[in-house]
Amino acid sequence: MPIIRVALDVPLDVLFDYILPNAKRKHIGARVQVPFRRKLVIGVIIEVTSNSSVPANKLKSAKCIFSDIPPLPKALLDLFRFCSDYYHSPLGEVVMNGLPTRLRSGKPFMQKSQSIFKFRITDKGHVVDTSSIPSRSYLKSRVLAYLKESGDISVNEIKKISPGATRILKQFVKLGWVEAIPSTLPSASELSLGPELTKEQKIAVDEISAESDQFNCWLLHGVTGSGKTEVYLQLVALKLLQGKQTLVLIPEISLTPQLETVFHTRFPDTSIISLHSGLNSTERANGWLQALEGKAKIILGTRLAVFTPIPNLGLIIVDEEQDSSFKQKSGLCYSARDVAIFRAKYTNIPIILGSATPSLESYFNAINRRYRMLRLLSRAADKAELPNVICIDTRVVKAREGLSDPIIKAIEKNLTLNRQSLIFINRRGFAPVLMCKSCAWTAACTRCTSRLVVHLREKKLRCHYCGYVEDISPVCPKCGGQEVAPFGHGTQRIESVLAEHFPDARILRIDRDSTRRKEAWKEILKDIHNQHVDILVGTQILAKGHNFPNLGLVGILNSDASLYSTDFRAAEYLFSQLMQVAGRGGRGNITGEVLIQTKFPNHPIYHALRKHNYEILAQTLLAERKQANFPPFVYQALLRAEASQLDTALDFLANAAKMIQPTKNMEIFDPVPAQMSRLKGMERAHLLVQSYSRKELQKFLVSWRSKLDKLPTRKTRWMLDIDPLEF
DNA sequence: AGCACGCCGACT
DNA sequence: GTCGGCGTGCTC
Repeated sequence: MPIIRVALDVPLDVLFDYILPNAKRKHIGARVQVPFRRKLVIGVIIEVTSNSSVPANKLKSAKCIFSDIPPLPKALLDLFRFCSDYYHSPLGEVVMNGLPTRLRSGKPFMQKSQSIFKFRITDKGHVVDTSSIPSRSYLKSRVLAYLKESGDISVNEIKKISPGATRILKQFVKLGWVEAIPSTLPSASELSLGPELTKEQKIAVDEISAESDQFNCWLLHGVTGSGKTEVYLQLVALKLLQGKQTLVLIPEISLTPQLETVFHTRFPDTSIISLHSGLNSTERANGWLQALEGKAKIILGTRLAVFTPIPNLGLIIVDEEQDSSFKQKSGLCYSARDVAIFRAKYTNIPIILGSATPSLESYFNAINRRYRMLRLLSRAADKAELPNVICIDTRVVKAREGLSDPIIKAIEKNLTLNRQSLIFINRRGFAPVLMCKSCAWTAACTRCTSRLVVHLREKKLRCHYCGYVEDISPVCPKCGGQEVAPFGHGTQRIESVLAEHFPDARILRIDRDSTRRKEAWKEILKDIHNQHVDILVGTQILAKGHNFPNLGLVGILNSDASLYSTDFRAAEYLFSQLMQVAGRGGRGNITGEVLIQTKFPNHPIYHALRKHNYEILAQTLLAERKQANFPPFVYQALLRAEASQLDTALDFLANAAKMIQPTKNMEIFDPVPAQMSRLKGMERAHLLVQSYSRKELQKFLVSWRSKLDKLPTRKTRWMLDIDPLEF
């Protein structure tokens, strides 16, 4: 009797056996509907066998196999297996996490036949007189005229005329005026477009091309504006010529449409799909399927896209590889960058990690020759120069209302020059603290270990972690004092201070509060580019991707805050962020100026920023990490526990620690409360384990995990976080 | 995870 | 007498 072993979305490290009379090996990877408990659920067939260790009377029969889409390819199942092993998560959870939601439902998926054909006008169509079309069908005549002129055109081109043009095209096909022709591989000449490469870009492209058919992890270290994207495009073109697909992973921000446009413009006839959180489940499933069927040649997406089935994968690109959004922080705690590296190795294809400020892990691997380093150290645009970075020592030059004189002067200068200024302060709201001047009480969140942030315009206090909101009380709830006042500076406060200083300037605040509305970003970017804004005040939302060609000044306030942090990665993150903000300016023919207000102008971070030298800082930070025995010199895993009482979580961790037999290869730390010990009403704690050897750590985790499964949970939720980024 | 079974306190 | 609290255990 054929038995199928099915992966189900339950947190149990087992597969479930079901009877399926006509099961064949070809069904491996197919979705099935099976009875589980008193419900019908969806799972994926992992194995087909003839015997089961489950007693025959307990075996149930599978209800049905889905044949709406092809089964998941073996390579994808192997990728899931790797993740399950490496992240110590049940295979079922990993598989179902990687599947688009739409395919996890019990409804069969009807594929929208989004063909990637080209269209050509027929002889019959040619003789149709455009003027015979009624004038109210203006679009019809336009499409027809366009077809008559242009010869073969792709769906993308047609969409450019008007979104409704595809419908008209379908009518034309029915009338026999137009015929669909299968798309052919792009020609070399079509793909050799693009600007002339700089010397550095050419070296990068040549080196990767020379070994484009085998695994190599390339670290492309390119300063902002050095043209990493152009290197990507050239290599994608190479892969298109070979008929191969490319996976491009990007951070989780609103940059997807931008990069999509770049790719579409460069490869107008190529099917490009993008997979990001803005899509609904049907759109996502559609794109996913296009990739699986090999139709989509370029797959652009956020971390989840690393689990897209791509049968003809030839290249993986991870842009901004240092970005922490590649790491999933809840559920399955995977790093899409690391999974991508495994995938490239497994597929034996090149992977490019691109960054202006590589993660220390990647940089360390590069200098140890595990990765291959390629450098783009000069800016690609002819006249563009790196901005001039100056620190303002706020121990000497006092800042009034958060802004020092040199910054005010610099804004003034840029106003008269008709150039834009950007003031970066990574704190939204009016002030980070509401404090009583007589008893030093501060407003805190009851559900989180955090201060409530003052939002003066709405007259509210908000928790930025859980979203809790309350009214600002004019009286101190502790001592009854009347002198309750906002303390410190956020974007709103800086905005109003600037408005007082420069009453005639057009000031625009950009943070999550001001961009929440759906189309807000688009309008804001338009205003900036049309020079309708003089001064931009904003958070890190400003740091990524967008270029502001007329930017003469970048002012950075209050960046020291994270230097006090206990997170050993704080300096690395801050540097990366400041590099990105500083890189917003000076892209046109203006040499930008960057002013940083700091109490520690001698900190290595600021030295490196002034010199635009990532590597000196990386070496310094690596030396510190080595001395302190931090990653990348050790490999870590965190057992996280969450309960309504802190002691409950700590007790669980203590019990978990008791099961460990000490070995010389493993270092086990004491259970401690998490950095933010209370979050959304839950108390959190963790237990760190680490080893010099990744293999030893893995070996240890396998045995520990199986023991943890048997430990009584007692109101505690726990999970393992491998290669944790937050503590 | 969810969901049933099960064994002890305050209610029509 | 029962309604319901959440502790324990199982899911092919």
